[in-house]
Amino acid sequence: MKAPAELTELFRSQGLKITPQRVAIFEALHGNDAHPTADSVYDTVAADMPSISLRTVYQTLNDLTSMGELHQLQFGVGSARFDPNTTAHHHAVCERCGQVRDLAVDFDGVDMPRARSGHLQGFRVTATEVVFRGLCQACQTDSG
Amino acid sequence: MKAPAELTELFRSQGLKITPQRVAIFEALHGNDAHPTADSVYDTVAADMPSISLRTVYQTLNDLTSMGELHQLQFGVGSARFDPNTTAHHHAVCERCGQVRDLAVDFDGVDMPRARSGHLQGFRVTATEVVFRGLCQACQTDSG
DNA sequence: TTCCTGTCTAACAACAATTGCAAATTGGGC
DNA sequence: GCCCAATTTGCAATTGTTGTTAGACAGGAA
Repeated sequence: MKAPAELTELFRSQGLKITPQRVAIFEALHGNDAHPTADSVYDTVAADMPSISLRTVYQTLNDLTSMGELHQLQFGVGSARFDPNTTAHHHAVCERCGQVRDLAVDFDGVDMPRARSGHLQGFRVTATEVVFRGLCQACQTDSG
Repeated sequence: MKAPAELTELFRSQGLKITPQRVAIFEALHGNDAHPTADSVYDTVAADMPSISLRTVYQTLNDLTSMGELHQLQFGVGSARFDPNTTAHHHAVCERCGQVRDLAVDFDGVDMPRARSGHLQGFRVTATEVVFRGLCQACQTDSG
């Protein structure tokens, strides 16, 4: 995701308005690697701007997603998570606490999307997602 | 997933009852590689047993899932999908029509879960899922 | 600065997927 | 066939998200 100032520019260049709500959301996301849900973004922003509505947060997150500035992730449990890191990487999801950790994308030099492309039989791949499920270190010792 | 007869045995051995509803659901799933949703399983079963409730379908799908006979998949759009194929494989999801195709799991001999395990820093991986997103052959020609 | 217009926000209703609950029903050991 | 715990049903509740709309506001023009 671009920095708040650049996003401001981007929005303006598309004829969209710069509102305090949007700026607050840009700032809450910038450099955030916690893979927040819409609700936790709302909590963060609402701390300083209690009048903001969850609806506005969803709206802006969706706008950013369709501009490609944000990736929406869905790990099958709970709500959608948003990831400002749009570079290629994958995720490790803790089944116990729900924490999501970023992982480097390099699997010993194997280019995932193209690997065994023969098996994709005519399917045109535009994105590849890898999710590792298991237990984070804290939860291993916790539950052991 | 085991065959209906074996599932009957399995359920019975766990003190669970064999009801016509359950048997019908076993049969609807057996050999089904369409990755059906709860609702489409319901439709299938309800064709022959109109009195069955969607609630019962959910219940049984969840039971089968917690016995490990079924895998629940969530591709981030629409409802959960259920997969009676519990052997290692991954999925190609068409972004346009929603169709899900099974893919062989072998990526040129790379053992995904262990690859670059150094990057998983203490995270204990129990399952690895790979999702390829894109367009199936039909949708490529359709939209072109 | 002020006005104007189209966009945005907030509040609330609607919605889809799934689960909780309680009452009625039923499988299967006796 | 009886009985009881397990199951099914129907419906309400819940969760996460989106639709709607009236009023508020950003930002260009005068």
